[in-house]
Amino acid sequence: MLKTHTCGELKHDCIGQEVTLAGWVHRRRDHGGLTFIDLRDRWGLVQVVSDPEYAEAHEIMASLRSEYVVQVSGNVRGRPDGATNPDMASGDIELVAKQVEILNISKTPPFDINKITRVEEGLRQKYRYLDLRRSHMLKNLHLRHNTIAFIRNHLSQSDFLEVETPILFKTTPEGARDYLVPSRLHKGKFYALPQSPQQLKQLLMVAGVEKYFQIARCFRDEDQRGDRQPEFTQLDIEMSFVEQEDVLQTIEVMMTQLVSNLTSMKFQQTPWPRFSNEEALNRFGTDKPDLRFGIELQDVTELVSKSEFKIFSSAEAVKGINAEGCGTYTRKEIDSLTDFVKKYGAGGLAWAVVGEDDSISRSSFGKYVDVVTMNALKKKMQAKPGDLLLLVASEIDIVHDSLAALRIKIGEKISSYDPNTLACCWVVDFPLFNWNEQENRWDPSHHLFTAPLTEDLCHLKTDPGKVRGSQYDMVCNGYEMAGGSIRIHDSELQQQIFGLIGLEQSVAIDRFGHMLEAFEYGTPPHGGIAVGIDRLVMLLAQEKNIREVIAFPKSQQATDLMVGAPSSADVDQLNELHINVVDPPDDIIE
RNA sequence: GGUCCCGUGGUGUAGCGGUUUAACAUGCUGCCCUGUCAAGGCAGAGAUCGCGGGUUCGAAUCCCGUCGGGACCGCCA
Repeated sequence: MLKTHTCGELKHDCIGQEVTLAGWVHRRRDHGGLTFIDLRDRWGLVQVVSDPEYAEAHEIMASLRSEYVVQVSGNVRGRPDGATNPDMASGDIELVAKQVEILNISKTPPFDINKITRVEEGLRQKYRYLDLRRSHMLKNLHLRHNTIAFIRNHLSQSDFLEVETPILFKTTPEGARDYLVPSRLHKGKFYALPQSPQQLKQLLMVAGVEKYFQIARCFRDEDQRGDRQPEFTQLDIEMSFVEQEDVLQTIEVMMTQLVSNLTSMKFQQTPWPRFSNEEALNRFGTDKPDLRFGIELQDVTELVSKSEFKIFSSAEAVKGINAEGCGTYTRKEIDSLTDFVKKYGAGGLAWAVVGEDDSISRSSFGKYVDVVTMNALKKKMQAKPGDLLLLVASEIDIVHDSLAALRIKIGEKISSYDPNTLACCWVVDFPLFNWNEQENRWDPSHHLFTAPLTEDLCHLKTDPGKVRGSQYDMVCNGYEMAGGSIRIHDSELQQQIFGLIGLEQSVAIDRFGHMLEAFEYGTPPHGGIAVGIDRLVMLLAQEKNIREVIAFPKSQQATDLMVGAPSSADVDQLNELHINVVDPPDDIIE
């Protein structure tokens, strides 16, 4: 080893020892006759001081620059009185440089590594290896490691078996778009990268593994968001002989221990509250409510149904939220909220301000709605003087989408919530199917293998829309953090579901024949869940984008700015893969 | 597929039709400096304002296009 100690372990009790450190020049302070550098490695910072007595070392110290890689040997000593630094973990000691060797020099970095400054995202991604040197990124990598290590340890101790599943898998047109991998040996055929190990973990249950987990990389070729990358990591879990409650408990127990062991964050409520999908939609407009905000949607459809105001009376649903204390908003501010809800398909935003005398002082619809109705509206929405009522009238889905988003926007402004809060909940009882207008058929709302709730089985033939699945989502601070279900383990029921969603027998066998066949060989009842590791670590790190907790993330255009991927392939490679590129880019390699 | 925001020395920003020879901070280079820790002082280098076109007597500034980054809708659990 080129070092005897790390910068992080050098403490007061090392005084007097002869040590060798190695790392990067974090910062230098050159006083001419005396030079200080802060030497950085993964574990910390140590001040190195030059002593003119060691002339050679003294000279080299003066020539050091930011991010040079150096090895320093010398004596650890206590700092003189008045020269200690209480902000530094090793602030009461320093290393006297007897011998300094420059292991590697560095160009001036393209951005400051030793300061917390905002740097343009593209630059950070291009020089990710430098970005990762910055303390908060290192901290995030560390937290991610600790999170995964905790999970592995916890589940292993609970008798789960970690099993790896293939990355080269089979395309399944259902769900998200697949990443395809052309086959060299099989002309015109393709593997697909797994969107999740869903089928494989179920087959592991057929195999008798009973308790499985995997830290699994998943791939989905869809457009990016702050909480979505084309490749991401799931904690994938599957268990046999369990009921929904067992899965929920497994996760809730693990998460509770994880959070208390690794962070100083606190759950807003324990045990986690549970909502049916229906209740979540009614109260918050979404199946992933951010419970840090107390605001709830109020249904006033009935109340305004007889109103002169056509927009209200003719709408499928009219709901609103009370933006408490926002009565001071200017017309311009309210207009910008109107533009905001229009993104979600709302035609507009109806609003009313409650004045100091408890009457409506300003409103977009006051002249169309009588006083009695207006008072009922105020009462229903628990409006006080100074409040701003915001209503959307439209189709129910649009009302929910737009108000759910508006609720967050207003909540962030008016709520004071502790950033250390984790507001987790379970959302359960999702409908098993959604009616697909275009295709005129039922679509699975989760995935094909979700078991119907036993008590709803009777509706399967008569009214599929009424059937709820044994499906559950874990939601935290408004992010869908985990989702899973109890699966169908019966070949016959599975085929019935395939039929309902319009999957022809031949197609079903071609795509899922292996599942149906497997289910004929003694399949245990089973179910599971998958936790989004990137999102989880993002919340624990209190970051707003999962890029911050992924070492080498993709840009919003799904490119890697550091290595320049995707890139053209050379013609020989393409020929071998039986691929002929239509309209090839200019830089295709001949 | 769509909407919006950003692009000015290495970095982060200001300037938003003419006293701009493009400013400030930081970084960088050199010199001075023995107790600093965002060290300090002095001096200096460094940008044809992402790219292309247009409007104008005149464009970093206005318009169109394009490229790159980001936020969001659609998409995606």
